[in-house]
Amino acid sequence: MNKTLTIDTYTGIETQLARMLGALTGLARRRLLDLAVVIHYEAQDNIFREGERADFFYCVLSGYVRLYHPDKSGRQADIRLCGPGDSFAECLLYSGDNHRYDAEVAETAMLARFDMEDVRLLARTYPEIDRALLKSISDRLLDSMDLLAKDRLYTAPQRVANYLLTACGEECESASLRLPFRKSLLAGKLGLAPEALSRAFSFLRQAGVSVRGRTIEIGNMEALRRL
Amino acid sequence: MNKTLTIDTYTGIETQLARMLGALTGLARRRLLDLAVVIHYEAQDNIFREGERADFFYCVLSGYVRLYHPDKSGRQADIRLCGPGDSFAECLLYSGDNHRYDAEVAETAMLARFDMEDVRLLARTYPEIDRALLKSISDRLLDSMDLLAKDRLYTAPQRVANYLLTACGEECESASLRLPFRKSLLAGKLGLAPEALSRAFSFLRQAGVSVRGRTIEIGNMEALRRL
DNA sequence: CGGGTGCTTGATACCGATCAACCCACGTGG
DNA sequence: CCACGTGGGTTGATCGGTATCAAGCACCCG
Repeated sequence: MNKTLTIDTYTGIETQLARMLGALTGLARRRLLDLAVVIHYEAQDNIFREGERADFFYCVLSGYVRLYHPDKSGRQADIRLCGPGDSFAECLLYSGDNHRYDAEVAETAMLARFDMEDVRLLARTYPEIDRALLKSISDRLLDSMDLLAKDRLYTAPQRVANYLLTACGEECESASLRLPFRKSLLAGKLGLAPEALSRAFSFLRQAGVSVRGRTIEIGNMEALRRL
Repeated sequence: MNKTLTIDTYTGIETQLARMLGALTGLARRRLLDLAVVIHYEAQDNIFREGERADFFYCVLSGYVRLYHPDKSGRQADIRLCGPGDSFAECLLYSGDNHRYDAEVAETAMLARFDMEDVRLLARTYPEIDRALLKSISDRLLDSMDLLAKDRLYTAPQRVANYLLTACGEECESASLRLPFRKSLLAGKLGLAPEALSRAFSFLRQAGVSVRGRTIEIGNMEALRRL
């Protein structure tokens, strides 16, 4: 696990970080990137646990990271699934001192790690960094509220339909897409047990959705939109 | 509805805004406060709807505001219940252009309204304003993720027990508290139908919780903590 | 006293979690 | 090349929890 690399050994890092970097340019961008430490993780690796001191935040360059909250009896509720371009734990930069959930690698991943103290200092010189973070965190808050509403409103097939629609752009009339991760991860992301996802898919067959392995064919978008 | 007042007509406004103002002091604090417009709303008043252009964000000075997301069939999922000291829609300051949910007054309320454009401009001069917002929004994101996890993990009685514990400080062994709003609002906040809340309360009788109107007596905190 | 509102209680239906069995694809080693 | 084990996925049976609908109850206020 965690083979540490310097920033230059991973090309294309800026593209992956685009969402967090926001509109940052020039020196602010450069110096923030200089703080990044790229780390390689294997599946199942733990990144941090609830209650641990939060010294870093992270951006996913490749692979997937699962954020979840375990209850005392061992059951886990997934909070978020972070893929390439997503960042997590940045909300602790000016907030709490320790993590509020667990983070573990779902699929072999490359992460950029930022030392919070360093970023805080840097932001004193370049206030646009705070502004970029503000935008990134705001987006995540909006997503999170949306997710909450969807959880409370929609049934399993509706959530899956919803996911399929947003996953393939809403536009065209039929499409075929490939899941970037295991189905059980999707189930967690949607707040479902794996069995429930499976049943939802078979229910959606009647709406023209066919699934084989990780590839999903959507025959009739309109049917999905009707939920 | 919306009788507009100048900032000076409502004393104690600074105390109510403390959470959003954060550690702001001196001129930054003063000039931000100068931007606030205090507005009075009656229960059921609509503040904004999903899709409308977002020009302002708000802080609750008194009363309660309900944020919710309606689906096409008219059902509503509550996203958040904002009480005195809470602010909402600030997440749109640097993010989207229009609102993502509906906001309506649950109990007669006094709100401080801020013009986003003005705040953005002011933050250019006083970067600590962005930092205060960052902290405020970060806290809300953490809350929101926590809520999501609780929704997915806990049953109705557990959520109610949880609410009671946090509502009265977790410390003492027995307590009595008074709900600051209607029970149906609490139900929505906890993601329950009103009937389910009622049943949860009657279930909790066996754990020493007795309810009469808005007053709740907790006989045995330890029993609640055991869930 | 009559009507409204908020809350409770009961009956029912639905949805999804859980448990268990099975299937299939794949990789490994004899 | 086949036997076996493993991990991810599906399917079925069951159960528990909560929404929903409907009726009844308590309180407030005219």
